[in-house]
Amino acid sequence: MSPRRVTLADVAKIAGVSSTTASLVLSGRGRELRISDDVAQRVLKAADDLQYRPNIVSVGLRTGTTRTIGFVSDTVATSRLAGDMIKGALEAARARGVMLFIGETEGDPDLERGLLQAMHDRQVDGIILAAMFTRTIKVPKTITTAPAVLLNALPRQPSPLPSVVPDEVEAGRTAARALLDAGHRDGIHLIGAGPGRRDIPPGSVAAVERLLGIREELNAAGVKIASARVCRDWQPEYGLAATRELLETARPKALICFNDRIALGAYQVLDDYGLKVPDDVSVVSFDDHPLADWMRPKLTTVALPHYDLGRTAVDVLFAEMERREEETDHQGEIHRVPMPLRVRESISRPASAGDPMEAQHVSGAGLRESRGRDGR
Amino acid sequence: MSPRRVTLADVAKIAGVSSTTASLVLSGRGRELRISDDVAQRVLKAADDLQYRPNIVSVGLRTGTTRTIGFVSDTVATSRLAGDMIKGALEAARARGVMLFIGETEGDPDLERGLLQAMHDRQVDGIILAAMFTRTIKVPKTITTAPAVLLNALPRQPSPLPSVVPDEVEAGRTAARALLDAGHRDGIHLIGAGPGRRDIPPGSVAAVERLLGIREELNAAGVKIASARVCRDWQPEYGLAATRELLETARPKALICFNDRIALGAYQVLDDYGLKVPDDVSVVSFDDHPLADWMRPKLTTVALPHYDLGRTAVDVLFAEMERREEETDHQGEIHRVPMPLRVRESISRPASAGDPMEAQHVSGAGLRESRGRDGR
DNA sequence: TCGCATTGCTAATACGATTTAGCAACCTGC
DNA sequence: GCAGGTTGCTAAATCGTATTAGCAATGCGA
Repeated sequence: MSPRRVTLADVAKIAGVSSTTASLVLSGRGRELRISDDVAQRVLKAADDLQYRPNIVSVGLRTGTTRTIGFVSDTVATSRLAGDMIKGALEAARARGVMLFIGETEGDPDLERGLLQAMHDRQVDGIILAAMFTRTIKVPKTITTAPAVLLNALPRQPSPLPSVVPDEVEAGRTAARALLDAGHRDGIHLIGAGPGRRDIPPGSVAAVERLLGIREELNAAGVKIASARVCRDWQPEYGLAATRELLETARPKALICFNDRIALGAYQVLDDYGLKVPDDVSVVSFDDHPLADWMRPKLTTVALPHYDLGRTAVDVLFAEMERREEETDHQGEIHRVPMPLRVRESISRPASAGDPMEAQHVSGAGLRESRGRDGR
Repeated sequence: MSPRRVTLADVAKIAGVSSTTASLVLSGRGRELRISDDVAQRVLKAADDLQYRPNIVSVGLRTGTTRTIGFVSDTVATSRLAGDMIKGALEAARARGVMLFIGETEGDPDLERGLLQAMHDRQVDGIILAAMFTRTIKVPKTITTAPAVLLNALPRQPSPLPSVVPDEVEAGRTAARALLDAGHRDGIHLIGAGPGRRDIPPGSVAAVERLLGIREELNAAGVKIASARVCRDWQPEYGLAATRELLETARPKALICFNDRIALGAYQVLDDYGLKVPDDVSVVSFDDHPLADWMRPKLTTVALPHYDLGRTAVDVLFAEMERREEETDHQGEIHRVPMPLRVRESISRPASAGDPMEAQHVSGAGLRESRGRDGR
């Protein structure tokens, strides 16, 4: 490191006082320790003239507080959405004068252990253990060394660590309500999970909770799920296959797709069958992937609140650091972050509703398929 | 921080030696400073039994080396591609026992200054200054305090800092060659930039270089660019508009789209005009956005090497740290990282090539458009 | 005048590690 | 026996800061 930094000793020398006095003034304890205003002014001026900035490493060694947080995630190379979670955490951290270490486990427990150790060796003030896709995780034993928060994850076993997760149950309700509000009362099909509570891709927290919310909301309205299909992975090709299978037996009026990529696949098959979105079939989905805005018609979807998740995690971690010495045997609180509905163009009144709607939907083109020579 | 960490003093006490001796043994200098094997073994055993790990903050204060790197980016909330850059950097850093601080400037110079200061206050060993979209940047004066590297960016003014960027010129050549190799000799149109050197979106480094490579390769093959259109922003709607404008005056045989989102827009318009990809019009693009694999037919594209960019930046930063005391007036080296061609399904021989091709392309459907009531 | 309280600062210590100078004991050669 | 060299460790200093105990000077009241 060069050139040499200005130190507290430099400031003290210029101000003509001891390092102790300079430290007391600059840490705001001058008055408390009865340093005169004259001396205080001299110190403040010297520090300003020299552009003195404390060495955080030194402060950290002395105080045990480094103004850093560790952010350990299963992966950082994922969609734009997940980047928003890091962004939210970064901005909340910056607002509190704290920096973020970042590490990626790729789901490997050994890697996770190593990262946690590396962060503890650097005396992080706290740790955020994040999952880019909402899931349950095994809380590592070593994480209790410092305050910690689970982000987008729930603990598999009872744990004192607080969790911050999207409110997926309410999101399920929101998606169902969007269709109900448009007048849909039948012909509502699920693509991705359901109809039963256990008809979900293995280990998918989001599936369980979205399905729960959907079922509750439709049930409360006295509306039945016409059918549902599980997609074992929520990628476009699975949505496409499930929707094709559906269309072989039924003509849906509305689809609730369990995420936007599944909805993309559904759009493709609906077009194959000459069905128009949203005139013939309304579609609502989840996540608000950037894709949703590129599809035609643009997709109405319940957005994952990644940015707010990240921010909330930092806030909860700070609350945890402030209460650290109390109630270490309690069960960690779960903070649920709301998921807003992003209204676009993929929902209209049911085609059999009767009243012609002029403004409720805009006829548009979805993402186009080029028809090949074989007629597909 | 609780419970109390094991310290070197604890190890020394158990081993029955001074802290100095324990330190010399554990840092590998025991033999050099003539510590006996017997004593060394006692120290090593005690350290192992106690699971001693050095406090990096303490080591950092003494040595000026914290085993941390600062990664300052204009944004982290962007596509999956850019996450791969962080991922690459993380993995290279981990391989060297180094951790990454991350910070986001959002293009704000004040924010950037604050982040650099925060990282210097924490005594980072070096800094990577990254741009998520390749561009030229103004190198902040304060960054020279520690070793630094520009990632995915070039300095606006002469600077001693090395740069790591994708090899966009060669990528342009690769894209052009992909069409030439498929037999295309005419009817090649550019969507996004060109035809002249200066026909580019303002400030776009990638445009300049891709265009340069395309022009070189086509020129070397004696092939003319049939036409070109600038898109001021490389989003789907701009690709759509430019391609539609093209189709009002010409029937292209091949398109070089300057990125995948533009290609998505082009696909949509080609379908509107009843043109098949790749039977009627081959398409090649850049970036390898995940979208490329979802489009139908799947898009052949020259991939941004984000992962390798990130790794290379860490490698170059380490080289820079090792040579730090020499040649500080030199011009920073530019490291160009190759961009691989991802061959998929969007290129075939020109329709007028004569020989029927059976296996060169698979007829498939692109991302479909749902036609609305108004006939669009 | 003396004892006590207050004021305004400073020296010393601590944090946990690394680095350097130095010392006691031993050995070898003259 | 003595001088010089080697061995094998240790005490002290250092890094830069925060914290605590304490001291000299002053003022006030009995």
